[in-house]
Formats: sequence, structure tokens, C-alpha cells
Amino acid sequence: MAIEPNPEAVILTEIMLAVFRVNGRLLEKGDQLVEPLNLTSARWQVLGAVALAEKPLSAPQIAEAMGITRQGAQKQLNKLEEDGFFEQSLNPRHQRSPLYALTELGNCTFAKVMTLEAIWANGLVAGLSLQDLRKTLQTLNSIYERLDFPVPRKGGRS
Amino acid sequence: MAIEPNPEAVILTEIMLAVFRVNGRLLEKGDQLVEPLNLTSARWQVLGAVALAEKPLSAPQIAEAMGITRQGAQKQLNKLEEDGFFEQSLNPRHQRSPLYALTELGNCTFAKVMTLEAIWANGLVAGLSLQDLRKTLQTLNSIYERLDFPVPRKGGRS
DNA sequence: TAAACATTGACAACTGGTTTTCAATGGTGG
DNA sequence: CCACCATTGAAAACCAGTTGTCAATGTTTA
Repeated sequence: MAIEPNPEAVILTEIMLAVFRVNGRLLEKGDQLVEPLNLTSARWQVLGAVALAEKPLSAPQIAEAMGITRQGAQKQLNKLEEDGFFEQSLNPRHQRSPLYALTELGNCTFAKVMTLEAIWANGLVAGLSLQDLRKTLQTLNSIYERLDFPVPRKGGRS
Repeated sequence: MAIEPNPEAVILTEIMLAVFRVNGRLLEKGDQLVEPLNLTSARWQVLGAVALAEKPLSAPQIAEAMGITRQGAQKQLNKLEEDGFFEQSLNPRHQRSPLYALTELGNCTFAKVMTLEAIWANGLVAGLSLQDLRKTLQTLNSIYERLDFPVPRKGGRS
């Protein structure tokens, strides 16, 4: 009657709980890290998406890069533009959908964030082995890929 | 001028991004998994907290067990009680703060969730090595502990 | 070219968290 | 006993995301 999870599944479940905890703490610490720059973790991520692309992007492109919905990205963009981190330019390919580029302030702020992040991460890894970290990254990526498969559904033969 | 992140810090940063991605996907899949039972990932977690305690808990106790604020837990509890998963009983230690216990429906539903989760996790780990999973769990826990330390702040000697 | 379809921004409502405030309870020290 | 302080539930405002709808704009195709 009762399904017996095999040993690997038990550890996997513990990993899931650990991911939840680490995720929460990362957002919390990330907010603290960039708070002096008038940013949050969410706003930081938007800056990063455009900085990484190294060219202006439209709102839907930014959403895609971030893995969130276009409406979610738009909300942040509107606020970030208000605060002077982004400026719009005309999109030759779509009149109603402007491109967003980092302003001087945006670029300068993101550079500061990268420095802060590097200092923070350097302090955080003290004593962790490169090999363990590589293995962990590999395993997490592997789990992520497996999560692509649909969840088993009652009678789900499709 | 530019801070150079050491190789460990680079991998750690990639692990952070992986944690964000896995976290998002886990919530998504968790929602799908328990949706037929009129639950969500968040509601599932509340059931789990009380089921694990094996005795009725007050709202603040549940919040503490879940690592969220008491107001956040209360919101879920109110809905879960409405839906028949929990019932209140008088708290001898506090007249205004009832204890929440799983109802028959609550217990039965949580048992089903555990079965679904076991099947899902069993399918998910196929081909992953127990040793790698253990190492990953260990590393994540280690990172979590290090995240306890406050973020480095400009001039933060306190 | 015109009709059909897809993309887009704005807006509203929702989920699941947070913080803040307030009044009611509970405990403790004088 | 009572004044003070901590805990608690309720409510409101907020953050960060979601879904859904609508009208405007692009694109494709018949």
C-alpha cells in the first residue's frame, strides 16, 4: 500500500527542502547586499539581464531572459525607468514596444553590484572545495533537467 | 580596481543561479502534483508542518516551523480551515490563540500527498548516484549555514 | 490586399509572502 | 492588585510574481 521511496529519493527530498531554505536566504541576503544602491534582488536581476545582453532589449525579451512573464518584467521596468536606471529608445521593429537600455546610472550601479557580489561570494566560499562545488552545480543542473518532465498524474497516459 | 572573484566564488555564483531555477521549477511541479487534491505547494507545506509535529499547533508555532511570519501562516490557516483541512481546538495556554489540528480530510489528504511525492521522487532520481546526492545535500547545507553571516556592508564593522 | 493570427502594453485580480499597526490576552514585577 | 511588557489575531499596505482580458500593433497567409 504505502509507496517506499528508495534511498536516493529520500536524499533528493532533503535536497528539495534545502533548496527552498537556501533560496529564501539568498533572496534575503541579496536584498541586503544591494539595498544601499536603491535596488532589490528582483531589480538587480533585471539590470543583469540587460547588462549581460550588452544591447537594449524589449520588455518581452527581458522577461524571456529572466524566465518570468512579460507582465512581471514590465512592472519592474516601469519602476526602474522611473528611478533612472533605464531609458527607452524606439524599437524599429515594433512601434509600441520600446527597447530598454541602461542609463549611466544603471551601468554604474550594476558595476557596483558586481563588485559587491564578488566580495560577498569570495567571503562565502572560504573553506569549500572547488570539486564539491562543481559536483553540486552539476547535480543541481541535472535535477533541473529532470524536472522538465511532467509530474505523474493519476491516469496520466498522455 | 575590479575585484577578482576566485574560482570557487564563480562556481558558487552559478550554484546560486541554479538554486533559483530549481526552486522555481520545484514550486511549479509541486503545485501540479497536489493540484488534484485542492492543494498548492504553500498549503502542502502547512499540512506538513502540523503532520510532522504530530500534535495540534498554534499559528505562531506553525509559522516558526515553516520559517515564515506568523501573519503569513495565519493567512494559509484561515483558508485551510475554510476548506476543511484543519479544525481549531481551544488552546489552554491562550484563549485567543487556538490550536490547529488536521481533520480526517487533512490527514487523509496529506497521506495521499506523501504517496504522490514518493512516486514522483522515485521517478526523478533514476540514474543519479546516491553519493553525488549526499554530497550535494551536504554542500547546500554548508552554504546555508554560511549564509547566516551578515552581508558585508560598506564600513560595516558592527 | 485583406483577413486571420500573434505580439505587445496596460490594467485588474489573484497567490504567497512581507511589514506595520491596533486591540485583546497573557505573564511578570513591584 | 496592577502596571508594564510580550504575544497574538486581524486588517491594511506593500513586494514580486502569476493569469486573464482588452485594444493596438505586427506578421502571415490565402
